[in-house]
Amino acid sequence: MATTKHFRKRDAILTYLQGTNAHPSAEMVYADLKQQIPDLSLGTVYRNLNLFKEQGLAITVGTVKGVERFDGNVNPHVHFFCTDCGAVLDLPKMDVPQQLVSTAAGQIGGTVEQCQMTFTGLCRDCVPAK
Amino acid sequence: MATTKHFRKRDAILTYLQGTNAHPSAEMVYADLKQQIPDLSLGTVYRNLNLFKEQGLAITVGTVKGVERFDGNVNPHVHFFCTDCGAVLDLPKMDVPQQLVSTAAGQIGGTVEQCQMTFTGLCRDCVPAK
DNA sequence: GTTGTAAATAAGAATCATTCTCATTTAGGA
DNA sequence: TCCTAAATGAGAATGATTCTTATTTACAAC
Repeated sequence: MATTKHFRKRDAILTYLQGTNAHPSAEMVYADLKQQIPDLSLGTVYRNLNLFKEQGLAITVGTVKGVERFDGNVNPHVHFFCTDCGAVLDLPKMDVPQQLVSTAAGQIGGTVEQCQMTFTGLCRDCVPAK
Repeated sequence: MATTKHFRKRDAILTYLQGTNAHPSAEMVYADLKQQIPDLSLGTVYRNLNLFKEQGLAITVGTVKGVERFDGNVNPHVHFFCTDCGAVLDLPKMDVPQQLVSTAAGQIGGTVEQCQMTFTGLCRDCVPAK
């Protein structure tokens, strides 16, 4: 039995992150979880999100308006950033061509650990009405 | 008043950005240009880099260690971030599949303005010696 | 040349996301 | 119960970026 107690905030943060597709910022995670866990601290959210990154349980998908966004889905996939509302969406039907990864590694001559593909623009809700 | 535009720091910043492939941060631009233009101010560098972004003359390629990196090459191309030394490299031999851009736009239902493809890992110089 | 003025800038203050410090709490074993 | 290492809360510190304001510049009209 590794971890089971109520007070394990780390588990709550990971569960939350894995259960959302909102690609939240640390502040978003904090604001939502704070309602269930009133004595949660923002520092704990940051600390654990960074820990998850080190452990390979989470990634950062980039920054939107200066704020870093996290993702509990560590499989390579494609993202869309809305520059207006700040939404980060998955593009699940698009694959990152795996061949590109090995090509990249060859060109760099180093190690390639992650591949991100990101589109930027206006989402459906933010496009000016016609 | 015969001489003109000694004082055009904006031009110097743009020329610098277009003449480097280092994908510099604002601080890097400032540090380098400061040697030729001693009275350059860091605020001016930030202000103009953001202006170039609005004008489509530059893009940000992402953040490395919390610092935003700029690129005067606005054509879609692929980047590699070294998580150790912080270098940002071009992968010029790799193309961003244009078909993916239209596929993305269709899935999003909005407008797609930019496409970034980024690899992360250790560059040749930062890979531990064998 | 002088004046007017709008854009560009320098300098430094302000902002704000993120990290750090440290005292306290907790879990779980001895 | 006692001990120890990990986890946390609270708030201070850091640092990149933005903002404010007074000054400077270019340029046009006079």
